[in-house]
Amino acid sequence: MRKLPAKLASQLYGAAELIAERGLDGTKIDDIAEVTGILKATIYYHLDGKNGVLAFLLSDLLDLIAGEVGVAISSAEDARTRLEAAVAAQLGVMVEHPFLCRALVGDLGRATRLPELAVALRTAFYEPIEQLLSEGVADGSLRQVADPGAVAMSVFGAITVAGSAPRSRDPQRIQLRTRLAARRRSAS
Amino acid sequence: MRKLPAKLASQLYGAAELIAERGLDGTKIDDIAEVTGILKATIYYHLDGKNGVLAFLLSDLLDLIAGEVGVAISSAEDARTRLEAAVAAQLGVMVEHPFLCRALVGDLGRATRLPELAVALRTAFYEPIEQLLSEGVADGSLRQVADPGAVAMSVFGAITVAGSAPRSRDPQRIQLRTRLAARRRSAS
DNA sequence: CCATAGTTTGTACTATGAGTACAACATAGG
DNA sequence: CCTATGTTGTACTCATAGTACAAACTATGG
Repeated sequence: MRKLPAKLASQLYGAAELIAERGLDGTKIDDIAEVTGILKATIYYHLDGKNGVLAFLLSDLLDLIAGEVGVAISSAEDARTRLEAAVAAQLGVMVEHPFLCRALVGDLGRATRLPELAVALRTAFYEPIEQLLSEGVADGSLRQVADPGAVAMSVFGAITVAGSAPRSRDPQRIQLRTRLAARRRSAS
Repeated sequence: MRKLPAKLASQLYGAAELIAERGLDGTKIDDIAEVTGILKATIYYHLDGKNGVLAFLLSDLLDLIAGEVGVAISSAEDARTRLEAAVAAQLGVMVEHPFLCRALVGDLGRATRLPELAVALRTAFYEPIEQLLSEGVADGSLRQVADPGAVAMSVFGAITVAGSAPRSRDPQRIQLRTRLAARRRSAS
């Protein structure tokens, strides 16, 4: 199931817009077959149904993000700067793949319920952020927060929801820069 | 469809956990009937199917949030302070209703595709934030941002995703305070 | 106390769409 | 040329969302 031939893979991307628009459940497997030009039987030969289609598309997206983030955080800058770079990388990939991004946000519950995607989400989003948060405390470039996990989730939410906005201007032309939120949480 | 009797309404809330856990599509209408103790036929008598159930539950949540936010933003403080209060109010309601919050986030795509919910989301989340953002520029308590809509979406994403985290500690005992993100976006 | 409108129940039904089965066909690599 | 692997088409099954409807129940105002 993992070694989907390149041709089919590229055809499958044709389903992203459909899924983004209608949600996975509003999208019939026959529609996917029709719009991608892949026969239903072929889809089922390679993938595990609709969930498999979603998992395939989003795995790819998340791998891409994980890669870009990996590059962004491996510079020699201080943690705060790298954190900004990581977020910019995440946002950048989302903006370049608006349909996949919207599919992810719109079916986030389902995505997190698919084990492969849950792991990929952690790798691409949560782990690097939490990592940098703690490095930032160590090198003094970021202040300590009470609940780094919650901060990482907030950042993830902010990026994905904002990144999935329908965009009027040409996405290629928008350069995004972020100044990072200081977000504190205290228990009483 | 709008005047659901109080007893049924309260029973229906019993379905929130199920929907939060499995997503609306992983939840059979017969399961909802069973767990709430309402007969399927009765559900269909009042509501428009599964979507109707979700719409009812989330409408209630969003109305509650809209109310709390309304209180929070009507003080005499400067816009920045009221913005913090508004976000705290949104987060507070989410934390008090973890299942509904998770249902919302997990089925966000579907929620935004239901017209009533799309409107309620705007009213409870986007509009007050955008409003305060612009008032903050006017009274000098907040700096201008290039795309207030995107900021509002980021805030929404951060709140809902963070608010829907499974929480180990007793939610009642967690006091949340936020210092607001300065988030800038520039077009090249 | 009755009539009536609105609500609830139970059951049996239809319709849709996900997923399966499978046989025939295609194609590439050894 | 033989065999693995992949592709096609078609014809199923099966689960479940939603509908139909008649009978029973309930509240309310006349």
